[in-house]
Amino acid sequence: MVSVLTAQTMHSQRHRDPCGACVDCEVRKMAICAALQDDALHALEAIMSSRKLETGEMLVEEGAPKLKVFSLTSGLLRLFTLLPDGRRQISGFLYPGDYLGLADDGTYSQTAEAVVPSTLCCFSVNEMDELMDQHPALKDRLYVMTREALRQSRDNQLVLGRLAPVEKLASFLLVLSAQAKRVGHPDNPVHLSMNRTDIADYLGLTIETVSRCFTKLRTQGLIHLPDANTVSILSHRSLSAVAGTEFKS
Amino acid sequence: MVSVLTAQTMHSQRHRDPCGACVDCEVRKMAICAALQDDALHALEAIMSSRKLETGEMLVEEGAPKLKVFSLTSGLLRLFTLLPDGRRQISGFLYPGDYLGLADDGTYSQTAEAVVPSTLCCFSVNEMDELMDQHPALKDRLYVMTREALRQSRDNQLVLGRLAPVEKLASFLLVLSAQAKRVGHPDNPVHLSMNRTDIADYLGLTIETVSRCFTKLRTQGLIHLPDANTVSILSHRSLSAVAGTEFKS
DNA sequence: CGAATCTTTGAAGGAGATCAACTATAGTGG
DNA sequence: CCACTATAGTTGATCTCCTTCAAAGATTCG
Repeated sequence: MVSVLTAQTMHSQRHRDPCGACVDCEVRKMAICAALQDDALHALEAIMSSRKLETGEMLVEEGAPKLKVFSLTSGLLRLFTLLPDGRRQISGFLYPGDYLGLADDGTYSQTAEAVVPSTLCCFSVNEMDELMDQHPALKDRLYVMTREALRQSRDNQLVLGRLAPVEKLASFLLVLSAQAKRVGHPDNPVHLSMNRTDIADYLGLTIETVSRCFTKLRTQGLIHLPDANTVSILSHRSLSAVAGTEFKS
Repeated sequence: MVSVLTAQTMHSQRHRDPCGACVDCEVRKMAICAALQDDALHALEAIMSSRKLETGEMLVEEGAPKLKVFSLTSGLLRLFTLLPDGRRQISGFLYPGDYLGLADDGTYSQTAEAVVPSTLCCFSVNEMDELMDQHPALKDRLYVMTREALRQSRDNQLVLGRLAPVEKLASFLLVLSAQAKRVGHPDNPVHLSMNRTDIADYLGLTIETVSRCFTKLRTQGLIHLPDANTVSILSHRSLSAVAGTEFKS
């Protein structure tokens, strides 16, 4: 996807030379740039730079001044908060097309790290603010994405507060599957890019409980696990029943 | 506050006659109308009607088409989602100055009910949308409030996913206290408008556990309970320590 | 191949849920 | 005014499920 880049192992590559034109972008129809007219898109492209992250690399840290905002083009990020004693809550994962900085005013309210090697479009907040003044459609688009993020966060509150462990995992797998489809990946053998610790910290469980829930779903014949990071959904219907909540997919 | 209204026992009163001018409004500086110029404020006032709710009354229901949006002027609302089997997750409470409809596109994503008798400013979505096109400051204000709501929802995810019951309750009481101060109410003897079931469904606990946590905090000398709905915070510092998370108040 | 990391599984313990009873408070009607 | 009822909150006992602690596979990477 980023043909001009040399070695993927280089740290924090950043350059003004955009990684191919926006018109060729794989997430063109989902990201912030969706539903923008050509002039707005070109203006956006003009202030854009690109960036690569490798696994585990931190992009922004909670509390730091918000100087840049990002649009994820490939890979996966986790967004989380840490408690003083080390407990971690992942509030969500960012998929290609998602935007980083929706919730933040002035400072980042959460830390973001790459779960897998990722590529992003990178914007200066000041330039983005200017652009939003010139192109209201851009601001509207961000607002729509923020509302969507809010609904998602509230859905997560339901999952965290009222679902039993197996229900949590079942609903997580269904959301992952729907998400994969949205990005154009296969939605049935779902690939888990994140490890058990990430899943546990997202669902408010321990890794042991997550593992046991996988085993339980497998034993009940609802899923198949060719390997630890691949989940084949054998009965979408039954899995939905376990999740307890019918999700709009 | 609403002098022209007759009996509070009337159901769902609604009338175009605004409940006093916006300039006299108690939440003028916090609600959607904060930071609006006079012309925008008057335009907002022109399309506003008012509404009263009594305890337990439903304002909007999850899934219903979003035709109206609201600004709470007094009272308290709960926002929640129900599971098919009756489990309930309250994602948040709306206090005076808060806006209902931030997260929703087309249909309401959650149900809203009055916890205590409440009064609201009521707007047609269509008229509000028109007004936002004419007054960008209005749209910006809503966007700011949406970002704030998103941060709050993510904070709640941390509470739900990673705090122990006592920690949950302690943090809840601190947030309530800070909220009361913000609205201009006394922040130390905190008055609990909601009952134990509401608190339980907000914190992802049972009412028995909530009650036991109250007792535990009382036994440890951190709070005093003159009656079940009044909490006197004896040691703000210790309570914060129990909450485990330093909240920006 | 061997070290490190990740995942799974087992055993034990504890914390919160459940079930049940009791208390307190408010509202009702005699 | 006072029983009577209904509702809300507290407390106790038990049980279940999740966590914790521990160890054994499995996979990856040098």
